[in-house]
Amino acid sequence: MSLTDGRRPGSRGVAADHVSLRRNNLSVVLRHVRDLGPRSRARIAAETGLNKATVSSLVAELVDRGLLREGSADATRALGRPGQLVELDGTGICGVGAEINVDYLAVAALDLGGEVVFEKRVPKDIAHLDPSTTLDRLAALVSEAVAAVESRNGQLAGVTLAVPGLVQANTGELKLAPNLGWGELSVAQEMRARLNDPTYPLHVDNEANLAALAAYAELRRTEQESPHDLVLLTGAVGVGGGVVTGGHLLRGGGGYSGEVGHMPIAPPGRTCGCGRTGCWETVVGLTALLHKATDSDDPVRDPSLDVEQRLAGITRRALAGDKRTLSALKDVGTWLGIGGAILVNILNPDVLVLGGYFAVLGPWLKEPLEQAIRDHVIAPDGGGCRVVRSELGFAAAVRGGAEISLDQVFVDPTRIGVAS
Amino acid sequence: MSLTDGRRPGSRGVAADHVSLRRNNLSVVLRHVRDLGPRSRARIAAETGLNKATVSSLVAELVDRGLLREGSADATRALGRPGQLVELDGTGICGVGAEINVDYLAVAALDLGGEVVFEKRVPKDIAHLDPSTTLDRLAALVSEAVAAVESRNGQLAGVTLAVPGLVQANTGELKLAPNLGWGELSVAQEMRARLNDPTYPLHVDNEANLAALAAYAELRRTEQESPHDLVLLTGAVGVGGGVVTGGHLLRGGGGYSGEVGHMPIAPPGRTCGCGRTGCWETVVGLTALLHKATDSDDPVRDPSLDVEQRLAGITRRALAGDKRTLSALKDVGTWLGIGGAILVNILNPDVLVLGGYFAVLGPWLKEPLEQAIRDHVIAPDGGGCRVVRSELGFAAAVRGGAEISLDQVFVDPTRIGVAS
DNA sequence: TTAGTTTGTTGGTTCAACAGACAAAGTCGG
DNA sequence: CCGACTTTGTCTGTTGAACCAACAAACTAA
Repeated sequence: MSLTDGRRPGSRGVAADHVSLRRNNLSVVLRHVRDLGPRSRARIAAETGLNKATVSSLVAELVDRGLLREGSADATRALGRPGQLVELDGTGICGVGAEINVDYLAVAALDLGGEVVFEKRVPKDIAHLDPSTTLDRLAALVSEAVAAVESRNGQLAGVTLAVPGLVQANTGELKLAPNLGWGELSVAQEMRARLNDPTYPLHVDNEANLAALAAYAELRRTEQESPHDLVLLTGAVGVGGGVVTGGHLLRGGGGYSGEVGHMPIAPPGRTCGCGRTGCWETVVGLTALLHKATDSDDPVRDPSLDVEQRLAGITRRALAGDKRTLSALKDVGTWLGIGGAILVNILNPDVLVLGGYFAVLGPWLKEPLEQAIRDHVIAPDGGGCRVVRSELGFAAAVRGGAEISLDQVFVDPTRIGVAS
Repeated sequence: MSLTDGRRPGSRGVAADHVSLRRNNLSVVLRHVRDLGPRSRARIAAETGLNKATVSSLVAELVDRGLLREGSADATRALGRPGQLVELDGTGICGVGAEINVDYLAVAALDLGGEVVFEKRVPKDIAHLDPSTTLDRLAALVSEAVAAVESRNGQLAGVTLAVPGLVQANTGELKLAPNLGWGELSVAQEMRARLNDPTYPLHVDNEANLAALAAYAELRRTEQESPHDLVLLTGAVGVGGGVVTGGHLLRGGGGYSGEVGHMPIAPPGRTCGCGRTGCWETVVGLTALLHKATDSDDPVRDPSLDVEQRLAGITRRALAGDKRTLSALKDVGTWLGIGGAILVNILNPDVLVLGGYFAVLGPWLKEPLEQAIRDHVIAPDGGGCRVVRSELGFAAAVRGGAEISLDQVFVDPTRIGVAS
């Protein structure tokens, strides 16, 4: 029970005063209720190690700020005076996530409890559109979401944009997005201009990173024990990876981590979007699957149609037992497992989450994938790594963007103003 | 400037009280002096944001505990009253690291300032010795180091053992060490018994993890800006990897991270120590190099001789321009780069450190390695990743073991008793 | 009805950081 | 050499947040 527990010995840490002490404990109580559900003040005190009186004071402040609310009396306990349940009051505060991808734009707004307040996806062939027009459209979508939040009298915690490319999250600058055909571009600056210098925080991050965060948040909600380490693989035209360790995104020194799609492990064959050959995504990307499973005039290859509809076509054929489709899926699944085994050997995650089209076609990919992991991971039983399909599908990155904005509120609840 | 800055939004965090507040600030001041060198109280206050009076109080307590000492007057400043320099008082507290490897046992003791107090390495063909005898020998070595620390009236912060295999750091249990030929074994328990249930903390960790930590500590000392993310590759009979992010070891869910030696990326050829083919270490491990560069009766292949002497033989031949040796080195360097590129694509480290035999033969490996990274990493200029040779050679893991024990003191200075 | 149990609040205490005043110890200009 | 100025480090009192103990409230069980 100490501030320094869990502190990284290498990082120098930050001087603390009474204000930060209070902030820390507000955060502890708020996240305790988020993760473990409604409970009485006395129980929070017992579970966190804080004093009963302190918890009462902290809860009062969090209620004032609109982050917690008093619920019904606790009916479960038998003996003694029943406690007043305290629960998350999510409705007032919202986070917004938006996404640019190869064949669609999307936006979502979540409230503090993770409920979807607004969601929209627009199929669009972005690779054949210029960046400026695309950003105009995206800004319009974001404005819609912000308006939806404001119409509910919600406070906006922040907006985060997901881009499938090399992004420096701290500056919001895009370095390279091969599958969009975009080069260096200050996405954050461009979007701020289009949104008239908004007062809320606006951030930009890698699409797979945000999808990984969304998967992590989902598991935190649905399972009692949240995983320590998680890897997400998101399959689209390109293949992205996101790594969460101890609830924290692994970003790397320059912010360019998780570029698993370009691991040089495939035999030289088709040229990758980045111009190289041998990249992993040339054998597991959506394009690779389509080339293996279909002819060039097949409508499921048409990028102007919605991905989900195109994938539904593949699913139909697989369900019908089409030999060529099944063989292509098995092939992709095995390659997915070889790259997956590399990741598991390096990172030893508790969970490997399949996102994007990998999730949609998971029923056929999972078995060869798991076999390859068992075969190629040195740790017995794949190091205990579970493979799961993401429930969020192509909405993962926008959810993650909303989630990361909301996370700031949980880290520092004093960001949200007191109702005077 | 807050306790919550740098906190991971996912991890629930820990309730804080006055004691932990104090502990946090003691740690901040101590690490500030360690990382930035001797300085006056007023300067510490200005740089950390703490109040002058608070810093005086914190420094007084740290001096009482024998962690800091008052130095000479600050001669550099021109105007005003000169400050009294406060500096790290490392001499009293020591950490011990010990290592089992395929062809040697080693031990080292460092004081708080990172100075080597005791160091010893014993060449030994461990793979042909049974675990029990090996642990007996290691315990004897550790006892020597502990005795050396005690003879200097030093306090022992802890002992950490390095093992080249799958180790669960929290329990100290070894799951598998293919290159030693060891299976499941509670190394921590076995060693505690052999050391008569010592009162100091005894931990066990993966050899490459500790080597990575040592490299990180070394860079923190020698460079003004310590790297955020670091990957170390240690070449011996096997190949290990260690990852440090933000001063923190990446351990993975089960503690089995960094097993880069078994990434399935090589063409099927020689069988790996783990029984598979296609493992990376079958093309970059020491054995692979020796097979490429030498005949089977060559004395540099004799595992009963000291590795460093055997490597000196290779170095001589390379310096003399021996074609076969140079070609083997180039080959290994290129394969090293292909695996390195995978790691850089996934993790985007600021620094890639070559340890073990990779460091010794670095002059010949570095160029093809860097070329392969430039070729295969998607981020421009390899994501800004520098490749450096470790200065610590085969002593890296023992240094890291000592270092990790000492780190606990920096995280919580109240562990070290007050001189009443 | 009474004893026992648990909850949440209240008033007072403790502890650590902070703020401002101040003596100490130096520089600089005349 | 002296006074003005600057900086350091300590001292005194204040503030704020967590803690502790006592207690009323609300309920169960016998």
